[in-house]
Amino acid sequence: MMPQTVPRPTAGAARCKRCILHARCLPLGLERDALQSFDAILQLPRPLKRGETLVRQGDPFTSLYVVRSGSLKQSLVQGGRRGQVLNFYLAGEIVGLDGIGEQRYHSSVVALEATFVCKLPFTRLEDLAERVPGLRGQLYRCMSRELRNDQRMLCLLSGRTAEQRLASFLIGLSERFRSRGCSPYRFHLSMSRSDIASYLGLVLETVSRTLARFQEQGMLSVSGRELVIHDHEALSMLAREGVSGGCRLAPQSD
Amino acid sequence: MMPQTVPRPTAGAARCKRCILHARCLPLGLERDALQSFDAILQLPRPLKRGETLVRQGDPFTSLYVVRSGSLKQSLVQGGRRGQVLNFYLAGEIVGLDGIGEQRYHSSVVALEATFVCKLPFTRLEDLAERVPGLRGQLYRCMSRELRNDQRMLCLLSGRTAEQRLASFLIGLSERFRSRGCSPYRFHLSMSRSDIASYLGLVLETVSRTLARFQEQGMLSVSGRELVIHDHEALSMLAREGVSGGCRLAPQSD
DNA sequence: CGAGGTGTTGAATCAAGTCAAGTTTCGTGG
DNA sequence: CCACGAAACTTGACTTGATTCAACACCTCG
Repeated sequence: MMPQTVPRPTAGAARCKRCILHARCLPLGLERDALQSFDAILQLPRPLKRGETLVRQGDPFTSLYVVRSGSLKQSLVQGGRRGQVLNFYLAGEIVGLDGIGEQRYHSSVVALEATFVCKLPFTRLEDLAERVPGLRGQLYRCMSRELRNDQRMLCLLSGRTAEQRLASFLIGLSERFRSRGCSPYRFHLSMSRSDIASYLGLVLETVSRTLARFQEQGMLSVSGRELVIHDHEALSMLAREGVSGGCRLAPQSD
Repeated sequence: MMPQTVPRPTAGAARCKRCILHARCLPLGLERDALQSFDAILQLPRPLKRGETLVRQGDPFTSLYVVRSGSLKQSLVQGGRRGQVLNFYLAGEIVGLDGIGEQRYHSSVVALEATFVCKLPFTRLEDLAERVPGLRGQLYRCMSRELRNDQRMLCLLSGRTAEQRLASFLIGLSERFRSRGCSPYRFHLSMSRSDIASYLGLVLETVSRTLARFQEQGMLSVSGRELVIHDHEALSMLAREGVSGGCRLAPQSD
C-alpha cells in the first residue's frame, strides 16, 4: 500500500542527520562539522494546527522555516483584494525567503493541515553561512529555485486555459509527491478549491467544473479532496502544451 | 525640459564611484575599500545593439550584468510556446539572478534598444561577498526584490482585467522612470505592443485597443511608442484596484 | 518605391466569470 | 453519538471581456 500523505517526522527528532528530509532540505551536502553547527541553530519542530498562521505579511523578518511535515499556503494581500495564493509548501521546502533583504515578510503563510516546521533564525544562519560556503550556495540555490518557480507560474497564468492550468498544477503536485516517496497517482489535496482557484487565477466554480470534466474524460477521479490520477500521460500532455495542436505563435520582435 | 530617456553613461567611465547609477546599483552602501574591490571585478560597459542577446536561456551561468543604460527584456521559452516575456530591465537593474544556483541561465535577455551593461563575473563577486558582508546583503536584497516583483506580477495576472493590467504596467514604468530622474509623465516605450501583451498575458490587439480606450478617456496619449500620461491619478487608481467598487471577496478558508 | 515589420480597427466567437440554487462535508456542542 | 449550522463544493443558466480572424494603415529602410 502506498503512503497517501507525506511521512511524519519521528516525534522530537530535531537532528538533521537522522531527518528523513535530509536529502532535500537546506543543509544538503554539508560536511559533518557544518551539519552539526547547522543543527545547533535549528529549533525544534513546532506544531501548527490547520489554519494557524506561521508568518504574517508585514511582520518583521526573523527566521526562515523548513517544512518538516504537512503543508502550507503562501498568500499576499494587495489593495482591496482578498489574499492571492502564491504558493503551496510541502515537506522539505523553505518558507520566508521573500522576507530576506527587506526587514519584513512580504506575504503570509498559513498551515493547511496539521504541520511541523523547523525554525531557522536568519542572523544565526547568516553567521554560519559566512563560514560555510556550501551553505551559502544552498541559500542562493533555494532563492533562485523560488525565482524559477514563480517564473513558471507567470508562464502558466499568461494565456493558458483553465484545463492547462489545472493539469499543470496536478502534475506539479504529483511530481512533488513522487520525489518525496509518496504515490504520484493517489494523494490528498490539503487545499480548498478556492485556494487552488486563487493560485491558478481562476474562480472556484471553474476549478470544480474542470475537475469534473477531467473525471468525465477518465483522466482522474476526485472525491472531495482525494485524488486519483488514471492517465498521467494525458494530463501531463495537457500541462505541457496546448491541447489542440495549434500553439499560436506571437510574432517575435527580432 | 525633462529628459525622455534614461541618461547615457559617460563613455568609458567604468568606475562605480562616479557612476550616475551609484545610488540604485548593486554596490550601494559599500565602504570605500569594498567599492574599489568591486570596481576591480567589474568589467567595462559593453554596448549591445537593439535585438542583441545578452544571455541565452540554457547557457552556462557565468556572470550577472548591471544595466548601465538602455533596456532589455527577459523571456522564457517553454514547451512549444514562443517566448513569454517575464520582465523588462531598466538602468541600474540586475540581469541574470535566476541563473545563480543552477549552472545555467534560466531565461534569455535581449536588448530592446542600444544598451550598455556592466559585467560581473559571479565567482569573483562571490569571493568578494565572502569578505564583504554588505555586498552579500545587497545580493540577497536583489534576489528577494526580484522575488517580490514576480509575486506582484502573479497577482496582476491572476484575474485582473486588461485595463487593470495595462494601467499597472504603465504606472510601474512611470514610477521606475521617476526614480531614475526621468519624467514619469512622458516617456518612450522601448518594447513592442506584442512584448507588452506577452508580459501582461494578453494578445497584442487587446493592448492596442486598451491603449486606444485610455486615450479616448483622456487619461493618456500614445503615438507609436511615445507615451504621455495626462491623468496619473486615474491610471494608478485603475492599477491599484478594480475600477468598479465591487472587489468580489473569495471566501477565505480559515 | 516596395517589402516587411509594426500597429490599428472591426466583427464574430468562445472560454471563463457571474449569479443563483442546491448538495455534501465537516466541526461543534448538546 | 447525533443534530445542527456553517463551510465547502457542485451544477446550471446567462453574460461578458478577451481572443481570434481578417483587413488595412503606417513607417522605416534598403
